[in-house]
Amino acid sequence: MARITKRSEDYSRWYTDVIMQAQLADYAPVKGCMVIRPNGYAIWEKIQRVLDGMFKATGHENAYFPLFIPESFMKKEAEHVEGFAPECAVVTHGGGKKLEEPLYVRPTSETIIWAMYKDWIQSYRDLPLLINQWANVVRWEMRTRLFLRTTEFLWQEGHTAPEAEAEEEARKILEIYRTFAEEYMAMPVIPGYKTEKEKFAGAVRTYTIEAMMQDRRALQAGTSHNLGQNFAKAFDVTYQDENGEQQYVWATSWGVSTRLIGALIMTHSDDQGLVLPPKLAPLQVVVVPIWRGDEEMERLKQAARELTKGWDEAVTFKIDDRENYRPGWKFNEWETRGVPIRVELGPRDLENNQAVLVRRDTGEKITVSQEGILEEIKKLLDDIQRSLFERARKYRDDHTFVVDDYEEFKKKIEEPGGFFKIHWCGSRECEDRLQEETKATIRCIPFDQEPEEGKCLLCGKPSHGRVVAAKAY
RNA sequence: CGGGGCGUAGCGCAGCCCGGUUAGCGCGCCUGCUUUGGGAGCAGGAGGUCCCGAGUUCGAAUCUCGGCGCCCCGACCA
Repeated sequence: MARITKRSEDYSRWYTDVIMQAQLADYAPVKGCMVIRPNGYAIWEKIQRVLDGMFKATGHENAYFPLFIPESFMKKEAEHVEGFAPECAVVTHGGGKKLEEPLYVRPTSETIIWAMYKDWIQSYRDLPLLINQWANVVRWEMRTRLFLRTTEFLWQEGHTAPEAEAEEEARKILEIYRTFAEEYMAMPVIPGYKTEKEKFAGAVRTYTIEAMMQDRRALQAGTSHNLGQNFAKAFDVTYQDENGEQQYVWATSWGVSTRLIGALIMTHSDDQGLVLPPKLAPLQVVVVPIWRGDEEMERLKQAARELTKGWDEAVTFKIDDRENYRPGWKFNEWETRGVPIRVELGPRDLENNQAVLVRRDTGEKITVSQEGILEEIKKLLDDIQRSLFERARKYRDDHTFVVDDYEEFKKKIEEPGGFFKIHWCGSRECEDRLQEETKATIRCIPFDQEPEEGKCLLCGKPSHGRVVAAKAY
């Protein structure tokens, strides 16, 4: 098996190597596209299961809308089409004939969904309409990267018409994303809202969770938009309220994608390969029996089966009793695949009625008695989940700087890089200039922003609180 | 779209400048034996449109021209 490039040597090669070695994905024969392999797809399925449960628990239902969107639909919302048209794939032929109207392959589904909502919503009694769909979308990106940005990707997109103002719904979803990122992915995030420049095409306001990767760049991990009445107006979706008045419907849309898998990789993995948080690891525990000779082999295989009796309900595990690989080889393989805990069981352990637990995140080996081993494993999984989060949070905090001097900012954004809390006057001019001169962008205006008087880092005009700036993916 | 790199066995590469045996090496794969507490050893074996096309030549992986594809770095973006 090939080795993984060290992070310090070449971060982006490291990232690709981790994915290849763990067999999460592979490059497809189509430029910019990837094949998500079973190991990677299993992570996506876990992500789906958890998020889907959270959406349903807040009253959302799943549905499915078409892949193709008539060109005229795309053009109904001005900002929206301007934002997305350049990156759309368009179908011009079908059945061997030129189509009368080109069909866009969905880059996102607002337009076709709101075209339907027009028919489905007439009265306030039809609200709220809370729909989510799990789907693939296509965006013709210039430069792609496995999981982080591919031409086609998988995601969920929620499209809701709340009873009134969409603000509460948009914020509620962002809170779901934050909870998911922190509690399941063990990835600390900064929730906040986007600047005018960075917000979604067609939105009134865009909310985001921003995470820091190990190369200290920011990654937008999820977004939720308050669309106001923009799409309702574009698609003429109105309802009659309790007073008999016609009103435009309020809207939200929100999504997370397979990009989360990229975020997971870049938050926790190390030079040995993938590191997964237990709550999202498709395989949480691997048991490797160790033997010498045929007679011992049978004994150890049997012992491994007995040891794991009753584990099924508590953890997902596997006994690796392949005879054609030696223990050391297996240790390495499961490490590159990110399995949180390895259990080693050899003749010496049998004699002492014990087993050895090895945690993936630290490499620490812990000898435990076979009695109560399952409890130990459960505790250890919790501990790994927690300490991955703590480690990531410490890393982020250690690379978050409060800066008031532009020259210092320019220097530090290059080395070491990170999140920068800066004062900003709120003008588009300064935001553009910041990006032009430093490649950094304003990632978000955090919810927990503290009121603080200061001067814009760029122009010196008054500012009343700090925003987060960073180089981003 | 600009800059850089690369296309030779499943993977990673050498060979190419300076054309000439049967195109080689490592890993992996198959068979057998010995092994098995951190990527095993020995023996035997299978596997190739040398990215594609044209040209030069007695002869092209190698030289010339044209094309295609991929990766990395920048401008657009979840």
